[in-house]
Amino acid sequence: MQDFDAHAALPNGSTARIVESITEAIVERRLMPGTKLAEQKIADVFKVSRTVVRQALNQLSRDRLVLLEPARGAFVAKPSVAEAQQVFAVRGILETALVRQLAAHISAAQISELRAHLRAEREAVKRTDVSGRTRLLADFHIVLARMMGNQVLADLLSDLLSRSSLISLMYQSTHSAQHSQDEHERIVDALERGDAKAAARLMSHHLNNVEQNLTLNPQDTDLAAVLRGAP
Amino acid sequence: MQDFDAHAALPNGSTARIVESITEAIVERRLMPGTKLAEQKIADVFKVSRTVVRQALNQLSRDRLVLLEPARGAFVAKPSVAEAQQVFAVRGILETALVRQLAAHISAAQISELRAHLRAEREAVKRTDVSGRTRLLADFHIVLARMMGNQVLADLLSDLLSRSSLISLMYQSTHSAQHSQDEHERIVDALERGDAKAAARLMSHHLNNVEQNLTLNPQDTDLAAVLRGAP
DNA sequence: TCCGTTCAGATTGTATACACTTTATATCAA
DNA sequence: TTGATATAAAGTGTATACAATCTGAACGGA
Repeated sequence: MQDFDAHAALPNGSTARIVESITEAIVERRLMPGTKLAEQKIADVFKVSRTVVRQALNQLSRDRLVLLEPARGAFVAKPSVAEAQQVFAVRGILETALVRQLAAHISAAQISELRAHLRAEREAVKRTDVSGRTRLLADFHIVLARMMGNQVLADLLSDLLSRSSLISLMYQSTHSAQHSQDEHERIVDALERGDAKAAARLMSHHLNNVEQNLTLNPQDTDLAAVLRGAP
Repeated sequence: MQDFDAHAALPNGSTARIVESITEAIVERRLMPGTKLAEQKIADVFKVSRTVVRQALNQLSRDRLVLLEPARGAFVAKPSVAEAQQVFAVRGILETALVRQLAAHISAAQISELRAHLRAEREAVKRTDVSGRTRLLADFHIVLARMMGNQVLADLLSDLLSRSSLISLMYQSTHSAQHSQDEHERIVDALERGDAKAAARLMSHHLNNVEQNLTLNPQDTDLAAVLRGAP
């Protein structure tokens, strides 16, 4: 429902549709990292010419969801461990500042909106709607960003969140949805109390928890080590 | 010397060249905000086809340096007052956190590099090399970002800085280059002392000063008010 | 004079065509 | 069987062609 690509410029609909479809497919892990995205095949699927597909792939590469290798083609990105850590570091900076400022200015109506969102999260977690809950848990952060009334910040965080989605499906997160949901609840509690410090601390811990529960095992990506370990 | 577009993806050189040229022209204010960028004319200048030019314009629109209006064409962006404030707000968040963390980890070699940069700034200011000093004063912030060793952060700040350049040339900055340069010196002093708090405070004030000295007069952009005021 | 309409020129959006690079297969020598 | 080389198929990079849309000036009526 929420478009991840909130700053989607104002392209001609055709290319926007393709960008959205591919983004969705990646985030819902129907397209695995490393998968080749051949222009002609995509063009056939959407019944358009390669021209339009190329525009879409270019946009996706700017979002870092696909990697464009010159003369070789487009592939679903495989964010490195280092990149994953950097993305979470930047999110930590932005989102702690975000909730810290938000705690001071937030309105009753906005608290209500957040509570409604939390309700939706709870229900999705309860009925183990994997696809829905993943999206809702990510959208929580976007809703917060939008509440700041800073479009630039919201756009930046949208980008970082799609990248985070790709990262957490690549490095099989073991952080339970239930746990994330609980942490979201507590962040909203702090916002409602106007407790900026607590909100910032809770957000920081939340992001750390998510990051720590990724299986960021550098040795696993080191082929030599893998082979030495399983002869 | 520094490319503003540090995350330039890995395009085929042709389009990258055009992106860089146009970015440079905008930042050096040879292309004023609102100027139309006709595809065929640009194609003629660079001796390529419109296909390549369109790719370049698409990239520039993602950087928010040009605005793409469907079926109408590409124009040099005219960032609104609200957007200007939002960009500076995000820079404030990112850059204060940046120097705060940097103060703890910075090495002697990095301090030397910053000192060398400050020397270059001073000389450019002294000999009133407008184009050079503008670039050096912006690069100072990029150098800091690079030192964090966080490429994601550095790329984000690169984008925000090109947008800032566009903003400060649109809203005629009255903040003297000399004043900015002084503030840079004091930030490095704080970093050298390892004084994180001071570094963050100085950076915050620096950005506030730059922003406050923009002629962000909302009423000036309201045509009716302008006409009523000068009958 | 002012305003809306019409039509030609110019410009963008998309499709197609072609050259060049990469990739995969087949062939042959060791 | 292994490894290297040649060749064909497939795919990308760029240019060109054509359709759709916009811009602006000429025109005509109020």
